[in-house]
Amino acid sequence: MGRPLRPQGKLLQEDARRHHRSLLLQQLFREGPASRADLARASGLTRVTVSDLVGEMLSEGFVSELGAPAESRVGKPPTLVGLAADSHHIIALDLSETDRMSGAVVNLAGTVLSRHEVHVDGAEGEQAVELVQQLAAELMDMTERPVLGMGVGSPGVVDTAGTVIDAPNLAWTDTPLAARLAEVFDVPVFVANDANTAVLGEHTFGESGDGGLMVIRVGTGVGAGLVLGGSLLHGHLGASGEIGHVVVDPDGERCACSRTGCLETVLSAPRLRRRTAEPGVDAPAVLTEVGTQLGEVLAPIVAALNLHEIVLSGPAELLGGPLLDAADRTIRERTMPVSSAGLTVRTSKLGDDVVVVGAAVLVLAGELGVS
Amino acid sequence: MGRPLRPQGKLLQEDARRHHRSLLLQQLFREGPASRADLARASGLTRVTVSDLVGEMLSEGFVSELGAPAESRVGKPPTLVGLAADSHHIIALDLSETDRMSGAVVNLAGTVLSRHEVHVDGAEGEQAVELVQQLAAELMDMTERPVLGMGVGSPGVVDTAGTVIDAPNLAWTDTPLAARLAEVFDVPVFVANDANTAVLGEHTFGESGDGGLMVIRVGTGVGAGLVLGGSLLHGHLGASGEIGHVVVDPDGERCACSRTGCLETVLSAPRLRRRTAEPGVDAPAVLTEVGTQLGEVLAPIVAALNLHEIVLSGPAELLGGPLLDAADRTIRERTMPVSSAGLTVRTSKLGDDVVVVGAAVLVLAGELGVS
DNA sequence: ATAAGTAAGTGCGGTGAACTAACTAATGTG
DNA sequence: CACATTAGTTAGTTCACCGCACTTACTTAT
Repeated sequence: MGRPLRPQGKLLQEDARRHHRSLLLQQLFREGPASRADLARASGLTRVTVSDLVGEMLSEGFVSELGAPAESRVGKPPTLVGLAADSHHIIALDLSETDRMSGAVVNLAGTVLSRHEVHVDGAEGEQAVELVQQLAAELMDMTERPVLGMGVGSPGVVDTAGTVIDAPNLAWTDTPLAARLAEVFDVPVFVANDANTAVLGEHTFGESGDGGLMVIRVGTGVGAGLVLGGSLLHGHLGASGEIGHVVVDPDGERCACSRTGCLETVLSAPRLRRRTAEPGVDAPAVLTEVGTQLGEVLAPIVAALNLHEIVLSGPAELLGGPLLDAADRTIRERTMPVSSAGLTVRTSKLGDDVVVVGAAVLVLAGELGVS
Repeated sequence: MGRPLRPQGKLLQEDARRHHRSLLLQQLFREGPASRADLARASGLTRVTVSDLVGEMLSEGFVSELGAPAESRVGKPPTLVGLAADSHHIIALDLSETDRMSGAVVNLAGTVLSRHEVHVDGAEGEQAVELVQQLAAELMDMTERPVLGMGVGSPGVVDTAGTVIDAPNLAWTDTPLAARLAEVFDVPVFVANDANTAVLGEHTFGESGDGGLMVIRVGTGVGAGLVLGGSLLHGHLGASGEIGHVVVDPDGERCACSRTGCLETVLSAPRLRRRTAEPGVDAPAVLTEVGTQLGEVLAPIVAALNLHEIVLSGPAELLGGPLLDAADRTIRERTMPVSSAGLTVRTSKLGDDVVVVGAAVLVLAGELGVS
């Protein structure tokens, strides 16, 4: 995916320069416009170097000069420079929903500019790849700006090179999706698991802090993504976050995976809808029960990782109330204060866009070092 | 701890050079002696640069020339250079045991050269700090070589600066242990939680692979350390790995922490000894039961992190047999194959030295970038 | 109105660490 | 014995950053 990786851990001056550019972009991205002098102070680089780097980025269009600020102080007034959010656009795709593939044109600030979607209609394997290409092509046509890259949140297990190792729903095994798309569109392509892009989206745009973050996506199934120490956790074989089939109740229902009582047998969206809609059922009680079970799964993870935030993403009407409360309570009951004191459990504010926005973050991080 | 950190993320040429030095040292450390030309090929640097770096390290004593290898091929025979394991020594301390503090002089290859220990005898607070200083001083006297640094595995929660936030056994709260020792001995000092140093020791010297590694230490209590993506996980507030007080059985025994059925109420070493020694008790059955409970705690963690290896460290006669088997089995029963396929569960081969050797790794990593 | 002070941003020469090119040295092979 | 091959060195180049000194453009004090 993206550029050819430099071999080994060799560090060139060029790398240092890219790193410093990222530092400045990151600052502009997170804190908004600033003068060159401000950037120098924030980065520790000299004003000279910052001027040079800013000049380079101006000529590439990534930043633009915004003139002097309104208030005035002593000395020469600064020239503010800011991220030129629409200098380049990003094509972001969300393949996680069962019935459709959706995508968006996103700018550098993470704002969704236009959307598009195609129906899956049972497409599988090669057909599904072609459908992705079609969706991507239509989105490419929706922007006039140069495209920085393409980010994809795909279901299933995805390796770091952007090859989908296994995605049952789309019947993909060892499908080099990033390579296929890069070949067709000739832009850097980044592919990751949908829960992983979701956690990136939440991490970058979801008002989350700096500690460990876990996003739990509840849809047809249950998946999770983790950001630890500021970067995405991939896991030994790229299968981190696969908590949907952790057994929560050995005496529970039979699961499609042949085990009994997997988390997914109680927590998936369709399953929750069915149970809470049954006549004569105490819906809050059901949600509390499921939330407790979720909390039991999460407690050991919270304790082991000393997480800062857990975010539930999915149908808010199911996840937001008693379920969230019960999960939160259970985690605190089952771990020490030192583990749970710094923990927040909440629902996502980004809604259905988490995956698509996270896919854009994949590109921002990969190409500009911003996130 | 160690050196003053450079401000911000600024990357100087100097940093690049240190990085490249580490690259070469790392290669020699892991693969043994090699010629300059070999190092150049392995690192991607040019022979010229490697020669220069090697020359520098020769003059500092970290590496030494070993002459030509036995077999001969075409061309000028290479001069092998190798890590000079005894050019510098490391003082490594293990404060995790309740009754004593132990320490060792360790060389750069991780070999324990001499040991020493002092009895705690109920020392607490400032007294305990002085005891650590005394132990360290005695170890400093046991080596003639320059001391690269001091590494300490301490019980309790330790922050990245080497301040012990909270260690009930020694009655330490916000005790700046690293700073205190650095002041007295004027060498770089690194302090980390004992479970964290243990996982570093295991990671570097325990024949473990490259994926995520978790070491579970069973002693008076239960703690864990995690290495993910090659580096130690600290957690939001430095409290990662605190799994001893995860509740495994809400109807279980009351724990000192005021909760009921914490993992420590069934898994601590004294507790296991007592239960298995009771007359008329089926010891293997007890161990299997506890192993199963441990497996239940670990399953969600394995699934979430896609770990590569779990290592149990502690009394082998208790942990090695039925307990390990039951934990292994339970994890596999309760997670998907994609999570558990790449997983190995085993006991540590480093025995009681894990913590002390890990403390040495702390110094190696901090000072030489080697691990 | 003029001078002094302050902060922003820019040429210019210097430095350190890596690079390329071209060498010498020491061996095996045809 | 010439020649290819590999190791290691010397000499000179490139690149990114730094410090210093400068200009520019503003506010504040006299």
